[in-house]
Amino acid sequence: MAEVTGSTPRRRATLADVAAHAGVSVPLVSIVMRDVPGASAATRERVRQAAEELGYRPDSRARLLRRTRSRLIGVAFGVQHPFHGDLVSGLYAATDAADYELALSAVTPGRDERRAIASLLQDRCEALILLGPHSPTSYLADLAARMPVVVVARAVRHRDVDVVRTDDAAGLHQAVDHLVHLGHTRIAHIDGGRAPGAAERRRGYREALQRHGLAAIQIMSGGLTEDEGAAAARALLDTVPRPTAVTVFNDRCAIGVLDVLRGAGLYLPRDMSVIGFDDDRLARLSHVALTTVAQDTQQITNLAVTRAIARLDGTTVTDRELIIPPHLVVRGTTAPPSGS
Amino acid sequence: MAEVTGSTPRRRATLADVAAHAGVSVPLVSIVMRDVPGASAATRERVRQAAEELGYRPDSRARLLRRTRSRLIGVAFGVQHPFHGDLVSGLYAATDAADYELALSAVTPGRDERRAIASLLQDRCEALILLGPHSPTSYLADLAARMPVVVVARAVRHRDVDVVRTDDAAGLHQAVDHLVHLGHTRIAHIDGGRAPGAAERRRGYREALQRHGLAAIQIMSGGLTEDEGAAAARALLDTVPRPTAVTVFNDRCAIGVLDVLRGAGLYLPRDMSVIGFDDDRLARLSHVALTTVAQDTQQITNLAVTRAIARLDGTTVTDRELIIPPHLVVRGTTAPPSGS
DNA sequence: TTGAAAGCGCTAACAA
DNA sequence: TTGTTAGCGCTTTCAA
Repeated sequence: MAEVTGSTPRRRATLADVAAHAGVSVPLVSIVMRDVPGASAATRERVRQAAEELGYRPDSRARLLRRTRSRLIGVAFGVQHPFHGDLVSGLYAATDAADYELALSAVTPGRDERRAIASLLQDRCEALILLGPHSPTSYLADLAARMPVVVVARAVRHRDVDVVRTDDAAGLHQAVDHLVHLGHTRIAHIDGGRAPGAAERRRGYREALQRHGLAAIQIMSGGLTEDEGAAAARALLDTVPRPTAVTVFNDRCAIGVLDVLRGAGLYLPRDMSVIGFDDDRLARLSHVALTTVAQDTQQITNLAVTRAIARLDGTTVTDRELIIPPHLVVRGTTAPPSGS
Repeated sequence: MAEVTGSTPRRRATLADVAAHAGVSVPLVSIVMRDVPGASAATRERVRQAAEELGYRPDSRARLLRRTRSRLIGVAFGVQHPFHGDLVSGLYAATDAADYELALSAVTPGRDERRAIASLLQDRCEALILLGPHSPTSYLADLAARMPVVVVARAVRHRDVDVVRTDDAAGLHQAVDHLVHLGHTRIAHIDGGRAPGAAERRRGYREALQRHGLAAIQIMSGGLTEDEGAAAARALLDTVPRPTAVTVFNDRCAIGVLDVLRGAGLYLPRDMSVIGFDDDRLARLSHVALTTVAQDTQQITNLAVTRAIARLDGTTVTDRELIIPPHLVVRGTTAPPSGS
């Protein structure tokens, strides 16, 4: 806290400054600052003191330049996407524990994925963790040829690219099982088009219905946003016979669905059961209370980091794709159908 | 795209490699890669070619280490906060235009603001832009003594700390004006407690009512979340005489208000007008259509970056605090009172 | 345990 | 226009 501000020039203190101030050599200060063996307790104390007095802070650029290993993992994430926020939190925790650093690069409306990744490459990241990337597989494969690449929350079919993702199909199996158990037989699905995971969720829905011997498969075009959910819900209302339950691609979309259904005078969950996916902050709100499929973000982020590090260490891994089971969170938008 | 993978060792190509390959000196390659004057067109072409063939990428660490200026601006943001996402997008655009780079550091549940800032300092950022920071003014002042610090979306009273924020009071003036113009005379305000901006918004509400000669000032305890808004709305319904309009601290809180009012059988906006603040993604949804006060994120981010750079350039600035006027976005939750 | 010397990849200052 | 020399702040030899 106490930093020299008066006499000292505004320039940051360097190792050399600390060394001079403590009356030792530069490498010795380096040893102390890194907490590695090779200095006596007395020296350690003296150097610590000097560093404190000068307000010394290591220069990570220089450090990284000199070290062979950067111990830096690059993360590209969508700044608009609330779920990515949760993942980033988990990634920080996981890298901390493993003594690695994280470099963040955001994908924004004006900054595409390639730019985000390019900046990570310039920063000498040793491995890349990409959250729900949209880049073509060929591009990801090019990257993976040069360095470990772990894709999170998207399926990628390429032998060099590691994948950690939720078992989307299993999530829909759980959702449908829950509905069937409540007594529903006419269950629709509002899908996410070409969004990551949408195909798997669609498949899970279809399989689960078939498994229960339900023939009335009804997949409606939806999307990722509330407005797309609202549009899908309007179409749903016109369906004859009207389903008594619906699984929705994600929570945001489900919010739009809920709103239109309520606006149309339906009393929920009596008149219609709705299940989302993601366990968004929004889903948890008491007045929304959306039943949803929760992804295990902690597990996902831990495995993503572990996998990246394993690749860096040259550990041979057998399963390129790590598929994490989700779990159903039952709240207030599901109930037996009104007829039963 | 075409990278040498076979004969070349997996080590990244350096300037020296490119220089050797092109048959020129290292600094010349540096000149070409940086696109600065000092090389003939022919050489430029040859160097470019060599760099391409070797898949050369500049090492930003080394670059930053050597340069006196890092041209790096550090940003600390809350990864959970949707509004920060918008701001980060804007900051990228603004730094791009000014030929600076952004270093991102997230504040997460497990990583506090001090850690986030510490990592930015290690990265040799020249200036700091802090989004809605929670640190005490004393800490911000300590930082500001060492480098330019621009605080966004929070008021900080210290001569060394620059501030860019929305004119919260003006936002409420606009909201109240709109309601009065529609014919409302009983207007309540649901406040945000001690959240950043809440005091200013409360003040704006009070001033505006007084300006219109309306005596019935009614400030109700609310908060930042939907649930707190819902609670406040229940209290509002019990008020006698019941107001015909309400301004709410922010959009999230307003969403909770809307939900309770509708649930109580009120028909909106006929029975009650509601105005939020922030122009959240949620407010824009066609089925919510919340009339709200929008913050000018583009202006805010541009000014934050401009100000940081001005400080770095040593330009003398007169106004430490930049207060940006918001603007009212009229949507579907406001209408004349039902009696009129 | 300590210090001297070298060099990570790059850019800045200067000389040719 | 081009090359030479030096050095950013740090870590890594290696020798004392």
